[in-house]
Amino acid sequence: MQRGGEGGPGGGGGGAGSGGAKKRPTINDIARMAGVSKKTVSRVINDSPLVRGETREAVKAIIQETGFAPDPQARGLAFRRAFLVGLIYDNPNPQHTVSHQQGLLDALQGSGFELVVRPIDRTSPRRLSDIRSFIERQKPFGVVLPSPVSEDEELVELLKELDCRYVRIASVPLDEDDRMVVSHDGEGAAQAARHLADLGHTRIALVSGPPTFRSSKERRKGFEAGLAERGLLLDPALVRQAGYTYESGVAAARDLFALPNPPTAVFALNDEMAAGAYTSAHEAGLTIPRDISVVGFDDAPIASRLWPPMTSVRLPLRDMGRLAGEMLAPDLMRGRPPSHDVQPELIVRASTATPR
Amino acid sequence: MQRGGEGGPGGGGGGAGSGGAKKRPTINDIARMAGVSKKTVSRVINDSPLVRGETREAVKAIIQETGFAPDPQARGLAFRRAFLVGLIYDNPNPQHTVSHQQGLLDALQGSGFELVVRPIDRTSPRRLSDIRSFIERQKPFGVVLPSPVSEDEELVELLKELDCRYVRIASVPLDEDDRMVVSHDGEGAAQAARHLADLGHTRIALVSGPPTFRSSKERRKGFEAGLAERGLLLDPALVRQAGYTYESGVAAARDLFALPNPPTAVFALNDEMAAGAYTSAHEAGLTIPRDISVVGFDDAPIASRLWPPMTSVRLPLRDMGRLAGEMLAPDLMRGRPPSHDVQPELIVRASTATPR
DNA sequence: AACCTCTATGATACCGGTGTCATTTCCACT
DNA sequence: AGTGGAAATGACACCGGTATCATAGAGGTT
Repeated sequence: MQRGGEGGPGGGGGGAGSGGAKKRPTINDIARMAGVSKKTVSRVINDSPLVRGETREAVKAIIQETGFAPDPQARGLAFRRAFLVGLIYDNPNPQHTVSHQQGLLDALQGSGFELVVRPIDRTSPRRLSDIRSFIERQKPFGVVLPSPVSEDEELVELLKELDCRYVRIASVPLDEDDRMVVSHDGEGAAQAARHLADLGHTRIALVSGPPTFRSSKERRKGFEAGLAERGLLLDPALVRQAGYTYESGVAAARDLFALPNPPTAVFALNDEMAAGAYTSAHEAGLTIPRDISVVGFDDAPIASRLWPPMTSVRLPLRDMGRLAGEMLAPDLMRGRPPSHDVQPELIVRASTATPR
Repeated sequence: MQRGGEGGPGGGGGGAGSGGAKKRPTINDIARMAGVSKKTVSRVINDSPLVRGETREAVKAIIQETGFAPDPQARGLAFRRAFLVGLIYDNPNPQHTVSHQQGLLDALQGSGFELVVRPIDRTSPRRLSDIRSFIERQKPFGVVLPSPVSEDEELVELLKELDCRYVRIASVPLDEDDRMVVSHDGEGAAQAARHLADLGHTRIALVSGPPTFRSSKERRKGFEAGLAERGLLLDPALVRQAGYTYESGVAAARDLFALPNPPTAVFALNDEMAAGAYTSAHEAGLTIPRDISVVGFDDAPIASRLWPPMTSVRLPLRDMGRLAGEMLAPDLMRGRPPSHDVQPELIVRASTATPR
């Protein structure tokens, strides 16, 4: 399989039979068959109004018949824009990426755009030059930024400079920017707070996320607001800073459960940390929900697989991805501007109960 | 933001400042600056040996200086191959997709290739025409097929016909095909069998996967082989067919635990179903591992988050993705042909113990 | 010196589309 | 019938690279 000559992708595939493979028609073939110029075919492809109805139908018929589809590379070259949409993510929680990606693909389905995925490391200074080179070279039609990338103002600034369309997915409206999908995590956290308060809990602990994440700040703020609605105040002694990871959740909860006057309920700002609280509860010999109620956030698959099944705040991640995709191409979504907001929902399962 | 004229991607991005945006240099600029023809620059880009060392260095210096990078679209158009690699997956287990994707991205890192993701539905007859149109239009350099897509012979046949390079990821060598990453799931299952047998279990149940999946067949076969090594036979009365899902695992295990003479250990062919067994054990009042030992397969994150932490067979999913990516571009991997095989490894945690 | 071969380079066509602008066609109105 | 203006169409350059093939030099042979 060694190639002698110059580089490039070159070479053939895995199979053998390079039989009578009739080549795909190009725009020139269509033009010839329709008896018009290639430019007219181009107009038909691009839905230009400057084509007589009759001509349009004739060309369309031939396109249909031959199964012609324009070459995205050639089109992209001429347009100076690729028929690609980028998903730029940094992955504290793979579950989010999967779901967002799935939703985004739902939206792109049949649109002729392909999804290219670009993980970045938010702590690396190289991320900016990486993305710059990606955008400049590939010229994607647009990109989607789930949190926490959506909060990276330097990156957003870069995208503006590069004149690259983007949609941000975040827990709270950011800036005066209009292209966003907002999940209002604060409201979800407030639901969790009200739920626990209504069950009669007063000593409620909080396992917080990294302070640099907007989602963490927002969830915490919403949680405090929810408690306030019920006349409760978050006790600083019952707050632990963690890092959105399982291990950090284990450590934080372990610490809380060892308190002389331990909490009767714990709200963890994501399911990973809540799962950590389950582990610490087991280690400490506490039974959920008899001795300690636990609420998570995200309603990831693990929430329903733990025992007892965990109460958690559900985020419609897939919908969020889909909405982001739809917002990228508003011109295609004739008329109705897609909604910008989604609402979290508390899923009550068996990990929460009245305190003893 | 409404555009009046013809269609296409067009339009600008979100930002304002379209200031002194100096355009990226093209191959023509480089040629002019270096005082050579564009073809010579092209030769340098593609590492052609037909360039005098002196000329090469001069051109390279200018490329370095200007930060020139060739346009993938133009290059792709001329090569009739896109600088894209496809990941075609069908997703019984999102965890696999994430990990494979990550590994594949590891391999593609810095190669100039972008990863485009294409989910398909293995039960849909449209999948073939979908993929055909994807390949014909985008002309990806190659594609990676994780299982169960890798077992879709119709699809593989199509790829051969389209002369599209591919690498399959599967649990067992398929056909006489040479471009594969093989994980030898059977050996992993055998390790699980030996582990349980060595603990003293004899009434060992099996929660099997969908019979159409090679991985399921392979794991089961390996498990039986492992038992045989220890002089044990799989009791057909202790085998339940399930569907690789959590719910099906719950149902299968519930059934097993209700048996008059229930098993003392369960091996589930993936972690999702094993998590289901945990749930059924809880429902039945059985304590793991005292009353029942449980072993899963995949070592997904959930394995270590369940209580007690679950013994499971680990698959190096990320490595598999990386290897697949490296195998796609053997020309770039000067010399050393990448290895085709990876080995599963049993991770022993706290869900397995000597039977009472 | 003439001839040959091999290496290095460039001129030009081409990949498959779109943009620009000139030209033709159509139709309403004098 | 003649005319003006808008609608419809096409010729041709161009997007930014690569392939082909011709050609200029370098070095060796007779």
